[in-house]
Amino acid sequence: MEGKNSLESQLKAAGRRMTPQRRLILSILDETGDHLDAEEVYRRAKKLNSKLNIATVYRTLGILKEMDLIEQRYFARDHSVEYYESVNKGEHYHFTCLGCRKIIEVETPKILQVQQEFSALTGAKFTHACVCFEGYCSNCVSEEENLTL
Amino acid sequence: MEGKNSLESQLKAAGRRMTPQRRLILSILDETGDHLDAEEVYRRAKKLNSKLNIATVYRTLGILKEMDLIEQRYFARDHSVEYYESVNKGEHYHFTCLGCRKIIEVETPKILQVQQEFSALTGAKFTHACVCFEGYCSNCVSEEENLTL
DNA sequence: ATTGCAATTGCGAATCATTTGCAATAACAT
DNA sequence: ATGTTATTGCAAATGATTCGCAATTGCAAT
Repeated sequence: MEGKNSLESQLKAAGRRMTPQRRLILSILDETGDHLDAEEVYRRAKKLNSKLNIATVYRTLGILKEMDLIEQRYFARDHSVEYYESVNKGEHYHFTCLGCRKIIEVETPKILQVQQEFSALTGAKFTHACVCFEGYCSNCVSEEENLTL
Repeated sequence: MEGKNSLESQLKAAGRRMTPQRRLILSILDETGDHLDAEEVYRRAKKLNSKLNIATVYRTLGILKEMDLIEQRYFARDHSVEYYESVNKGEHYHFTCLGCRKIIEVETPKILQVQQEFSALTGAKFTHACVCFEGYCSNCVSEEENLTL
């Protein structure tokens, strides 16, 4: 478990600087358990630094993404729901209930298996898999049936 | 295999009308083997009807999506590459090579298995899975290694 | 065939998220 | 302490998508 020192040196290694703005944005991403989009990161950060500009948030998120410190994830099929999360959360996928909007984490080794099989077969190398599921959770299935019948 | 009659009646059943513009857009979607985004549909359709407006394309695509006649798919992780395809293409996923931009179709039953397992476990019902892979194809792996080393 | 009404179109303007240019500021290697 | 250069804040630009509205047109009923 490495602290901000390592992050700062990672930034420097990439020819970048550590600034109060970046520290602030990073602390928000680190400490939240929620799923934040750029706007929400901005909203929260602005409370602590009212001068902060949203362009800085976008730029910072872009840099972190480029450095593979965060990932951009999507929940919904139409990708209308988007957020950033720290990469060290581990492999997991999301099921979004169209009824109650609840998000359920899906754990499975099968996605990785697909990648391994495909790699073995074709020699390709995966850098990323984007997976999101939609449907109705057990609570909402019955309601949805009422609607569609 | 049903022709435009069935489509037209589907439209009518939804309280909608068949128009030359819609017929045009539909024929483009039906006949192409390519992956088209809204802009490209517009570009092609405009050649045949120069009066056509892009708002009409967006509206038509929206209606077709709503009627589950087409699906919006995404290729790239950042969802920058998007296209529409007819739903009756069957289950398949895409691997995008970041080197040469080639798109390779990935066939696997495992994604469906994940859904079945999750359904069995939680009682949820899936309506959709959005899956896209990124990486380097066998031809590009070596080049990419040169870059990152 | 004609008519009437509601759905649809084309147009331009509005919107929304994201990006960019630039001058001022600030980080950090020396 | 200083100079170089990355970064910031701001405002304006962008690009994709949506919207309001008046004119048009599909189509069901006559």
